[in-house]
Amino acid sequence: MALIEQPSANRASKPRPDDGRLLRGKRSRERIRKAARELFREKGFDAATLRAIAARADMGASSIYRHVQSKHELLVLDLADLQEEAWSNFRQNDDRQSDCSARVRSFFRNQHRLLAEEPDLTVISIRATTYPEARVARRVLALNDRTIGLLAEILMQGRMRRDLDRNVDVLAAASALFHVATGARMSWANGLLTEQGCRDAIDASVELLFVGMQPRTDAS
Amino acid sequence: MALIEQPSANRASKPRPDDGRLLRGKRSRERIRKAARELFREKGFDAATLRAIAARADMGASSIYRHVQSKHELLVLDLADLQEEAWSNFRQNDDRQSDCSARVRSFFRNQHRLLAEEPDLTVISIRATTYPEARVARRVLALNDRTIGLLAEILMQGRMRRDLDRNVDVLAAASALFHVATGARMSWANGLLTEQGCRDAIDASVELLFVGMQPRTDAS
DNA sequence: CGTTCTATGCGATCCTGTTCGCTTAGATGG
DNA sequence: CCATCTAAGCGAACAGGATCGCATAGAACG
Repeated sequence: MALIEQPSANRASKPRPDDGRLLRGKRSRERIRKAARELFREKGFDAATLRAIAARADMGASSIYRHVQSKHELLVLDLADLQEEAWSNFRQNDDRQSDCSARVRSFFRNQHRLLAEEPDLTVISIRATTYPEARVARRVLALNDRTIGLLAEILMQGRMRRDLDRNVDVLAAASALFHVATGARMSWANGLLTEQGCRDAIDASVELLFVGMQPRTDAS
Repeated sequence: MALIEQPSANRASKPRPDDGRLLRGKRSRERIRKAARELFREKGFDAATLRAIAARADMGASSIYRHVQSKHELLVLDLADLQEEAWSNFRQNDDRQSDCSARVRSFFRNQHRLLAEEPDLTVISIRATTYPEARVARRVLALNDRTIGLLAEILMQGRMRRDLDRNVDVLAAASALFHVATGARMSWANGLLTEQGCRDAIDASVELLFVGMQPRTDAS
């Protein structure tokens, strides 16, 4: 459990960036991640055997576990990268002055464009959260929270600009947006929606969350 | 793949309810499901070994696969039962004259009460949908669709009563409601929300979907 | 009764993620 | 140079879900 309790005293294990062993380890990690990523893309997560990954990374299968806690983690690491990329893409094209719901839609489209290239990312990261005891589950949830946080930020700005009602609980709204998008992506992953259909469904849900379902006095 | 292509001609295999073999099979199926259900409750899905289930059902492990396509299916069968129960409970206490959002909330509370007793049901059924090629995935999605359909029905009635705006896409709204609830339950399953917190989160999301986020002219 | 067909059952086996105990290689300290 | 420590690596083994080929029992049919 507790890999390193405490360095017992001031035996302070300095990281020492020139340690040959650590460098080797780092290079191995890179090889593993590269191999995994390639094989995931080629065959999909489930068909990409750990032994195959290990072979391509030129090492024994069990050695992988020196660097990674589970196969899921290999994918979740990519998810983290990709999210980072999606966020930075979004920020670059983001116009903070534009309409709040437009920004949210742009956010999701951005994310979706990247996810669409690697369908396993969505599906497997969700699968990972169905192993609640596992470390990876927490990590995925943390990533989700960051996404939700970003959405909340957008909403918050919208609320300040009076695009949104001032009583809206932005965090609840953000997580609702997130879950709705995730749900649509699951349908897509299961072949119930085309990619376009998935995007449309997300857009529709966003729209819905913005305007609500109750009758409105002003005619549409 | 194709288990039974076609009875080749009019060799019409009548079901014959008095076939001793079929009866035996039926009894076995019952034993398996009972054993599975018990062990799932006792140890949880992941810790309940197929071999253990088989032992309790008093048969070889491989025999189980004569009656079931995968371990997931054993759980999903229960999910189907439970949903049926939740729906009938809901219908009994449902007042079709009452407010639409109240009905939706009552629907979810009903469902949640049953799910809370068997936490694996939510989690594992979601996991099952992360194996898109598998039969079980489709089945879970079909169950979800039924739930969504029921929600849509409630919304439809609300729309007729003018509780909802007449332009609302009830199906989109229903699936949004569903996904939001599922998301909250996943947080609960992962220990991020207490059971009460989960219920509250669902209520809040329902509320949000009803009123929307845009500023409203009439003061709250 | 004998033949054939099929639903059910079983043990052996496979596959794959993961763990274990041991070894190796490089660092550290004397 | 030697003792010691530790990150990294390895092959063997384990565990658990699933598959395979064969066996059995009951039905159908002549």
